[in-house]
Amino acid sequence: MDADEKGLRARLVAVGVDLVLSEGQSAVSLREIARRAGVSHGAPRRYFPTHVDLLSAIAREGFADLTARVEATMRDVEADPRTRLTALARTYLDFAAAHRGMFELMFRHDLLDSGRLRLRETSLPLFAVLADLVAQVRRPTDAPAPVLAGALWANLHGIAQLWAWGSLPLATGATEDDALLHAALDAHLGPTPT
Amino acid sequence: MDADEKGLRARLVAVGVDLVLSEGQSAVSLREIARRAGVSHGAPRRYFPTHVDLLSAIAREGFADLTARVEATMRDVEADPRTRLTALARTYLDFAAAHRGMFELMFRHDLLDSGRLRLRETSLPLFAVLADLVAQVRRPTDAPAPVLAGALWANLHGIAQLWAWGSLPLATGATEDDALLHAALDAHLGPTPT
DNA sequence: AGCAGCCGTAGACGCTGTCTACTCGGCGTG
DNA sequence: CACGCCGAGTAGACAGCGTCTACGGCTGCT
Repeated sequence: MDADEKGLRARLVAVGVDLVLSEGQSAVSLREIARRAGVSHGAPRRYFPTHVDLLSAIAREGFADLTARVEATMRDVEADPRTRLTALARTYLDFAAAHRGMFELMFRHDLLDSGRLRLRETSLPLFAVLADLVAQVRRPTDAPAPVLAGALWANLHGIAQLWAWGSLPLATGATEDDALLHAALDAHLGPTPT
Repeated sequence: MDADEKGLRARLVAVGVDLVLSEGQSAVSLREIARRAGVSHGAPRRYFPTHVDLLSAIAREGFADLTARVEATMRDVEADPRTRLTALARTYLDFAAAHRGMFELMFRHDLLDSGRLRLRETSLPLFAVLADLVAQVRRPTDAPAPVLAGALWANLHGIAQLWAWGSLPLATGATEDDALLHAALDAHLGPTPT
């Protein structure tokens, strides 16, 4: 009464999310999803005219998940903006690490139709949270707030990316993301106030 | 007497490089490369047992190209380390922008066999150049040199990535990479000494 | 001259996404 | 009540892909 009542469309997306989480982005084929959903290979076409549409819907779910986690973090961590920012950054990196396949899919713009499904609009509020926090800790000599936020985001994203690629450990030999995370935060926002 | 004398292996790689540069990563199929090289679809198999092997060889060429550009930059720009570092960063971002498809392929670890072809070893010298320069401008209160270099690299890489994705303009509304580039450099290395 | 080994050909297999023709079932209408 | 329609899912086809295998032909060595 669960899987049956949800409607095929929602079921397909759910199966796709499971699949991308467990097997990675390359495993998410229309036919495999149809198979796991127990329908014929042509069935998804009624709801998702093309593969890209289905992948976009799955990625959307990913952005929603990430947004929810970030909002939860913001709810839980009631402290000075710098601490909240650190928590946000960690949530971002944790998400990338724990849901590697989904994270990968979310930023594979070649696989997604960012226009049609307003995928970008889904990720914008997320950036807004970051930008807001950044504006609060910005020092007068720093770059303008949006640029500063963009640069910090890029840094976090780059860390997630390179860490997923597995090349940073080899290069820096550090305790990994934690060292880099704090280096990035300190660099962009100034040293942690002890 | 040019294309004919190079041997099929080199020709396949060259065709693949052209293809990834002009059409993007997804266009680089074994069969398409074989077609453009004027051989049968099974021919590449003799030199590249699997698709991944061919892609790795192509990516290797990309790393070689990037390395050459960075070295050229280091040769041309004889100045203080900070200026050299800025030039290096710009070379990195310019490469990513000008050779988007190749850049994408180079960091698609899922498509590459980084072990077999010593792909990672090819990119390590590049990081060494960065790390060396970073060590020269590092201030005592900064993170250890390798971490600092890693964080900076991640930042550059993230900028390239997000810029390629097309989401940063929308978010920051800035003149783009230039603002972010300088924000990143200033953040990690301190304000430009003007 | 004859033989061996490399190099490329050609066809098959199962997989993919996409398209199209169809069937089945429930609904509203005459 | 019966009819027809229409949405939803089925099933088969097609071209493309990567991979595998059996085959031919050319080269150069003995």
